[in-house]
Amino acid sequence: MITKIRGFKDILPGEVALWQHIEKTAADLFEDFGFRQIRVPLMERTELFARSIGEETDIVEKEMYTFVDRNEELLTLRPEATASIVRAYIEHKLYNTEPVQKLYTIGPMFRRERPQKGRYRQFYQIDAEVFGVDSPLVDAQVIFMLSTLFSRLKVADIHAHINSLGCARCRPGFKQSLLELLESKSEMLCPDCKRRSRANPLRVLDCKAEGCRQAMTDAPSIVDHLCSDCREHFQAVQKSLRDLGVEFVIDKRLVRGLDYYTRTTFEIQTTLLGAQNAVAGGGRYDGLVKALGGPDQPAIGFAVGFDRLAEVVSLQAADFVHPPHVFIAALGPEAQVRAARWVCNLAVDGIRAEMDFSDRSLKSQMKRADKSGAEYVLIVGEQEIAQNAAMLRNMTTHGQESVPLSQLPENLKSMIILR
RNA sequence: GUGGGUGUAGCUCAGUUGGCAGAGCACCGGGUUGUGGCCCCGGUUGUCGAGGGUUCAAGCCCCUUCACUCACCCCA
Repeated sequence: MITKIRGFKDILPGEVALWQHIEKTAADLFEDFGFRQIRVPLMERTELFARSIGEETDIVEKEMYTFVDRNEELLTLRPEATASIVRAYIEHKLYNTEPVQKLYTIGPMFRRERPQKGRYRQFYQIDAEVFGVDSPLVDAQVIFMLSTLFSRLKVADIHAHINSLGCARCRPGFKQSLLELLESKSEMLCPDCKRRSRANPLRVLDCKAEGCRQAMTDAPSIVDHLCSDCREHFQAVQKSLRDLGVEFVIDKRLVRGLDYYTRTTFEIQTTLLGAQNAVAGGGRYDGLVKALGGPDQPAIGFAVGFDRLAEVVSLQAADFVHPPHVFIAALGPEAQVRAARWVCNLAVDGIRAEMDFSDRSLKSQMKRADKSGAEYVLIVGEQEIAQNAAMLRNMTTHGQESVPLSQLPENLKSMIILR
């Protein structure tokens, strides 16, 4: 047997209905907020991700699906969507017609990590980005939109965490004082954090090891080191969130793993997913557009982990099955032929009709009809054909009535549509 | 990449000290002519994850390997 590759998954028909429901809810909501859908390639030049996500990050260093194309170009299956959207924004000069662009996209991403609950090597994200606005009101609006998405999907157990990472002016100073502290306490740190001290010092703040926690008790807080602009910005985000009635907590340990983030970062967490508690995350990335060769435009965006969201939403156990409107039990070759024709006639008018092509006993066809969940069963056999009238049985009321064959399937359509 | 757990029927799982591979559910058929659900009767379903070893004999013991899963790292 040939099986799917590790960390990949099939989304079976029963699940697809749920996925479409989530997709539609998100798309409708985002469109109401003025976002427009963009579709970008699944593959890009490796350089795009290396430059935007950061050469030193785990994603770029060891988690990307990268290969050499026949013309010796290095290509990568996208590990996230933001870089591609920024590339498209620049490449098509979208800022020329309208600098403020609100874009969203939905699709698969690829990261070669060890799979676990809520984490796949091909995973799906709903991604939204706003270009060209640096107002803190937009930060709050984006978080509000995200929290509305969760309430529309009836996901209760979620918490918004926010933080600020400062900007190119104030972050270096903070990083420096943090580095000095890490240097002085380096013997207390776990091996991972000794490594992190170099690669990503902010991460040490988030370590769970006892020694590291102690070493970090008097660590400087990013929020205290923000420059006045960043501090005002962060204050304004909080004020606006309160205005909008969005509950949140300030999480000083919320340090995102991608290099491009500046100022506001946020995450939506849930306790329903085990260790993978983040179901959405994002933040501001004011320097990225320029760094990738575009104009100096600010931007903010987020990604929703679709697989994780689907898992949480499915816990609310909605019923997404679509039973046929009518099941046709056809007995004998002549009835089978007619039934097959009706099924097609009904389908083009949007009425789902199902039949049993094996011409089995009425009893077994009734069993199948029952299992299909169809409300009506149309029974057609030699007798009915001889009498020019089929039996229409209502499976819930158990009532049966005779329907002249000459009026089928038009009659059936009106009867089913009426009820 | 590191560590733990689990692999037996379509699904959920039993399987004793090594001795003919099992149950429930599902599926199929029947319970007097062509009427579903509930009930009753009967039937089908297996590379015991794969490969090797020990043994008269392996689902069970040993080695190797793969997959799934949870956690770490990291992240949506």
